[in-house]
Amino acid sequence: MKIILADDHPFTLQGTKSFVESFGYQVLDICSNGVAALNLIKVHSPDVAILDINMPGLDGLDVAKKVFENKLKTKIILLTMHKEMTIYNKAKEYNIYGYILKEHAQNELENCFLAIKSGNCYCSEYIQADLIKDREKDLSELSQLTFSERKIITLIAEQKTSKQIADMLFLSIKTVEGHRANIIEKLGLPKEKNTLLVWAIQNVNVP
Amino acid sequence: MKIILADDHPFTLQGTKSFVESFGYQVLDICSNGVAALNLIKVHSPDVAILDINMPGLDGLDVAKKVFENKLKTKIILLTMHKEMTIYNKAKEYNIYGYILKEHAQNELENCFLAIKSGNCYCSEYIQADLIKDREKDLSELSQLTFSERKIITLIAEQKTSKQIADMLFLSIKTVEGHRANIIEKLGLPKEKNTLLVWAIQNVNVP
DNA sequence: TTTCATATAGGGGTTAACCCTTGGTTTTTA
DNA sequence: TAAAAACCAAGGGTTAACCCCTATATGAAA
Repeated sequence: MKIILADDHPFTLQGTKSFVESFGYQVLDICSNGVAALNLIKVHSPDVAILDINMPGLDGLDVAKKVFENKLKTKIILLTMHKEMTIYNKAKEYNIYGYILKEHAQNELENCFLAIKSGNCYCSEYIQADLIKDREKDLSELSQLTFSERKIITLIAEQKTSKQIADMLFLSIKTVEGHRANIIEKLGLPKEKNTLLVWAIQNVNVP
Repeated sequence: MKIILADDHPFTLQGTKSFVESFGYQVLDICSNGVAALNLIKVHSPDVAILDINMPGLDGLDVAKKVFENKLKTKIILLTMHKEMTIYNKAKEYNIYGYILKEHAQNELENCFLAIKSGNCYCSEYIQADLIKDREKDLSELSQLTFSERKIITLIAEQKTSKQIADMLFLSIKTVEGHRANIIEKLGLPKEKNTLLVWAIQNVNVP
């Protein structure tokens, strides 16, 4: 299995190379930017290209796109620092074979290689865990709330206080507080001070 | 010359090790976080510690501060991804011997070692070149905050309470509350209950 | 028919985030 | 050298969000 690497940080590039070679694979060539990576892919036709996402000029995702559009057979593995869902979604379009977080690289890279050798894709389990969480959140967490509860959490996301919500909906503050308690209970939120406000801001899209 | 390394990304850690060893220096030990780094420094008393700035828990700068305060003789080299002037300025206080951008690591690390061996400090020329340029610009909301204030608002964005922040930074709650008040003042936030929390969640990207 | 979920509402308590004011120390800057 | 930031710290106060428990009315499901 022939492999090329691209990363703009020499240390990381060297480290990735060491790891890949320690797994017994051959690193054909390395480079430090997206344009060079694309050239290496065209020249060498490697089996796998491991690309950093953040590079000057063409980034890893751009290269993946080009490879996909030109129907090159090189399989792309992307390395990233943070869990970025938008990138993951784009990655799916470009038929990317692996998506790995640098923080957990040592554990994940070998599994990724094994998956690729048997023709499968590999996605960081840390990312997958978040993906599933996001799904459930959108599909069930919000919809398991009653109509009143959803109305209230929308207003909470708009930073309305219980008093303001009570006035707007012609209810007692105590009723609103009761709904808040039920929402927290249903969503299984941690018992912290502004647990509902934080959840609402992060999970309810305000129009 | 005995050296220890700290970086939370396995690839980078391994790569740094390879580079350092390729220059003929001995890497005594490596670790992946600031607390471990501080322990290694206390145990081994290495000549040089090369620390990543971004690490969970104690970051590279925190470790440098501790080393400086405890009058340990280990010389600190900081690695960073971006040119952060505020960090550079702090670094000067803590008597840091080297300050290197990961992007240009290969060219700069060896020069840095040479400087240290002859008792001098070394600062990335890329950083020096931009020192003057970046002085007056970038008056974004976040950058008008002081170093302490930015540290605190980052923790607020992570939903830490003032008590927790105080414990983490070894401060009094009242001090943290004072900083909160100053941040609210500087940013001109509305006088509402969780005004800072809301702003932090929406405007501070937590790593 | 009874249980359940929902919506409503109250009493009473704790806590964290904000408000105001006042200090002292250090560092930077004018 | 004096003024201005920044930092650290404290006392004392208000309030909103949470905690606990209770209670009533309603309609739907078991």
